[in-house]
Amino acid sequence: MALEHALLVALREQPASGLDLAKRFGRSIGFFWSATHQQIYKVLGRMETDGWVAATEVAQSGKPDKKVYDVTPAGADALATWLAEPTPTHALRSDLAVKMRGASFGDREAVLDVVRANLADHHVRLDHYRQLMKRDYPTGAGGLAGLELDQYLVLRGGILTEETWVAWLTEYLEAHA
Amino acid sequence: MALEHALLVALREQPASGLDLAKRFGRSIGFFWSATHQQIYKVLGRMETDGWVAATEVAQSGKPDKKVYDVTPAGADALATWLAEPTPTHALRSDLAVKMRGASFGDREAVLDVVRANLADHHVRLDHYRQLMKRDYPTGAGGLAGLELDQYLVLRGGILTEETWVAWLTEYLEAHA
DNA sequence: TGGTGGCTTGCAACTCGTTGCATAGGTCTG
DNA sequence: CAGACCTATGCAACGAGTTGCAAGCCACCA
Repeated sequence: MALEHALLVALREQPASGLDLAKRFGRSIGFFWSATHQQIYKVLGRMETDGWVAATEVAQSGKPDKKVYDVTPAGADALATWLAEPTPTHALRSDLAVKMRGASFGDREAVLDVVRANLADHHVRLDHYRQLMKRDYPTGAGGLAGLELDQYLVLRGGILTEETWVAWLTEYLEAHA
Repeated sequence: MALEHALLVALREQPASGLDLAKRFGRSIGFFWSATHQQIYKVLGRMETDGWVAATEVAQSGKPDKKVYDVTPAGADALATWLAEPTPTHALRSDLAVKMRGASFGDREAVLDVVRANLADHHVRLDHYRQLMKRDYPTGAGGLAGLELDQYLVLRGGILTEETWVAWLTEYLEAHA
């Protein structure tokens, strides 16, 4: 399972509370990996039991206290071990692909509407990624290294992925025009 | 959930037994949607209880009998209803993306090896898809319609997706060369 | 005849993730 | 002060998917 390790990566980048992480997963990171706060709390609890992360109570002005988690040496070891393991290559698992393939068993025009709605979604995401790219890397990848370079490259992956979705869904709609 | 509906689409294309479906999901369809035979049997059983599919015992020569499932009118209705529903757009959920982003917290060269292995995988899949394309649609999309056109377009999606993976991972490796 | 191996169906236990709800502290406003 | 709303943490129940195993049927071969 990878949510544990996704959280370790996020916490190594910046220690945070459960809700902070949920917000981050709902924003920049969340386009690549989504998780609800319930799931995050559950996993953080298990990781704390396992000694992978440690929490500090932090008082806030005007808000309830929060527990800020940081990665322990044991957690860093576990992350390093996982990073070096091979990962299987998964299939698409896309509901939309199933609908596109099965469109002739239902209302074709309704499926095309579903495709159009998803295409609009992917356009929004693509725009969002491109804005992030312009804001955070206005000069391109030149001179980047280490964590910054990796963050840039993953954002590049998001852009390539969204461009592919846009191209595919557009091709589908045009073929059925 | 979509495995039920993926099975309905597969059975509308061609009635089949549980193991037949598992084989299909391990081959052409399976590059877009994977499922083990255990999961398929479980879902088929539930769908039979719900009256979405009906089974016929079929004797085979030299092999045990098998239960061939076909979609009932109620199942066809359920499929048509689902096809017209909007589907949320999901995030990537890629272990590999997490590893690429977190590479600086572990052994960078080990992560690059993982990326290389996945890149090789995606090359294999891409070749496989292109062979399917050449075999099944030697003249391109011209003249296709209905189910055949949809099958062609989903295969196109597989090719576009794999090309994107190849491009992305290649870019990652070159940036870290 | 007995063993091996493939095909077919299935159960059981477990993990992962989602959904809905609960609790508690704090601010703001009527 | 009461009520609405936000932040923050968490529990419980459920559904989906994976892994490991079992069992019956059949063919083939020593």
